[in-house]
Amino acid sequence: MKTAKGKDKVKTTKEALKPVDDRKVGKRKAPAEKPTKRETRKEKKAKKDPNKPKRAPSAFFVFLEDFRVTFKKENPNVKAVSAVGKAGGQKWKSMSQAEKAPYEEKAAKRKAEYEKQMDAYNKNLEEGSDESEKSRSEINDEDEASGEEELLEKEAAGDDEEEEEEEDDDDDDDEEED
DNA sequence: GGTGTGATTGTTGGT
DNA sequence: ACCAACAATCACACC
Repeated sequence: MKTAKGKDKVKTTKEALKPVDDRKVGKRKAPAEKPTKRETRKEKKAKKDPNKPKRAPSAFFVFLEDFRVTFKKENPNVKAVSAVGKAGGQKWKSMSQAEKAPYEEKAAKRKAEYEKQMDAYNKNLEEGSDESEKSRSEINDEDEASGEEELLEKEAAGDDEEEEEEEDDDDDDDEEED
């Protein structure tokens, strides 16, 4: 709920917006001409499926979530999302797969949940086709809430010996630079 | 007031 | 098999 907008306000002072040279936020884009190649996929979003689960964040996004905080910490002035995106993307490519591994793992778990939600979503559509969608919806909601498997936290106990020893050898290669 | 947009990459779903 | 759309984010610009 972003209802706490009362305090944020962020000082409408321009200084807050143009902290660095990243203030591209000012110029969104050419007013004319069609937007990006996807012509604002928002159009598709118009479908607004209430039950449609959002796509699971990829490893990059998982990393971004963490990167956002770090980035903002070091660059509290930079509020531009593009700045984080660029920096994040750059660093992402700079990271070795071994470093991305933990993010991918997390993303994999997220994906598992997504798949599960998708299953329920598909089922909903299929069952929803029927006229008993109403009662079905209620039952499904409860079932989904109670049928929450905690297999995802199987190793929440805290296994420390999971080091995978990467690039221990001289062979650090990682990914081809550039 | 509200919503779209900008930028990143990865992933998935649809055709 | 390929392509397109979408996932988060945040403040602003446009309507």
